[in-house]
Amino acid sequence: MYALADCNNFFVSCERVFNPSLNSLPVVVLSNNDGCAIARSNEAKALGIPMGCPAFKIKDFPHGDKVIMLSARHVLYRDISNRIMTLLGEVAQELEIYSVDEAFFKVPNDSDEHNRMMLTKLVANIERCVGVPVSIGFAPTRTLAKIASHVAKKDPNNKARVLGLTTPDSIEDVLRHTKIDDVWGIGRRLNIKLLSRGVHDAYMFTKLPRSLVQRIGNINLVRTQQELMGIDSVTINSVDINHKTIMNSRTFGHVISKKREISDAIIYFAQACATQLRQENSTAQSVMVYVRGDHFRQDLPFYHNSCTIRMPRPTASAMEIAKHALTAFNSIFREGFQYRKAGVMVNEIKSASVHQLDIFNGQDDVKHSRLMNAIDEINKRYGTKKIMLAPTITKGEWAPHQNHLSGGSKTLKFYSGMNPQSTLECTVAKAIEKEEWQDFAQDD
DNA sequence: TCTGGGGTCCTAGGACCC
DNA sequence: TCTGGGGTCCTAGGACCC
Repeated sequence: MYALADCNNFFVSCERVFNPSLNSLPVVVLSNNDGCAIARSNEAKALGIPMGCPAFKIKDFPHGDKVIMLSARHVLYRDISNRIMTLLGEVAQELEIYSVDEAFFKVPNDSDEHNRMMLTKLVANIERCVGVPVSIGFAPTRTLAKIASHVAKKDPNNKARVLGLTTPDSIEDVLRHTKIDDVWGIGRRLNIKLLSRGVHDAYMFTKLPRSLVQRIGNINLVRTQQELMGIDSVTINSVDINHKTIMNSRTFGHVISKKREISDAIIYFAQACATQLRQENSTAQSVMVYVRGDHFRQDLPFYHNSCTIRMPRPTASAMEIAKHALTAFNSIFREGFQYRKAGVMVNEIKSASVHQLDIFNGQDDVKHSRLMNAIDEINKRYGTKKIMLAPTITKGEWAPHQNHLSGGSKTLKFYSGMNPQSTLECTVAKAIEKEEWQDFAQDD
């Protein structure tokens, strides 16, 4: 039997932990760049504001001017998430952290009553210790557990916010009332395809022949159908934190045409990818850079392009990765276009322990590795991003907007002090500049 | 004026091989 | 003139997730 614990309106709930005056008010948390709503309080949902709604359209909803908009602070949310996962881990078997606000775990095939009591206590404990409301559903498969937690969250009469779907009758009843696109694994496209065949709810979907399901979607859709029928068919690789790709990208605060400003951003992204690689004790062998214009601006010519470079050896050095990322960037940058977004992705990621030192470049490797370790140590001791590659020390033109950071308690300031936007003032980069940076900073 | 970021998996089709 | 069949690998693009 699987359970899914799901935090309600997670980012908004986190903001409310530190600012209870937001309780019972319509609140949304905005994406990077203050672009669109990525979390909504129940009050904001009740006003009809959809997920992903652009921030500038919110005021046009009835009572939309009352909505409180907040810039996202992911460092804060990650910290609260860790606390919740720790509490879950204390009682849950085989915890699988699926996302920042969701985790699956196993519950015994005991009586429903026993599980319900145990999970109700867990929900209350998380609310008491962390202050974030959580819903839990349990069922024979993860997909059904997800539906159960969703129903538990929405039902105002379910004060415990715990629901078990364990009997064929209860499962059928809920599936008949579950819209097809509310099923985990069925998105916009598959919803259209299924609706066109007259499939409106999850129960009807379970009745389709398997061959047809395979034709409409792919093997994943077949798995989803089996899950709804109670057959365990999907797995979560949350245990495997070894990423296959690591990406860092941003939409800029406004369009940019200057090459230097975009290359500064590229270096920043490359550096962030390298830091994450080192945190995961892994290396990457290839790096991809992409740039794109603003597809909402009909008045500007649109250009987008990407370039992948296979590096001579696997590395987690910020300087190595930034060097190759700049080469890739130089090959795709075109003068005369306005750019709105850029990013760096590293691929072919392997564990650093299996990485063999290149016989000809061993000395460089050791030098880089020691330098990077020193940087990680200093950043760990004195705060993130205290040491950075030289071009990214000052806040660039490319920095996204973040105009709705809320002030408040001291705790809040402590957290926002960890925000990348406010810690770029340090100037310790000279050491790096002397050591290595000049080798390739001269290109541009 | 203003529309996010970071992932995974699957499939079709091309290139290439024997 | 006639020009196979089967396999692998890679990549781009599509679909999904939070």
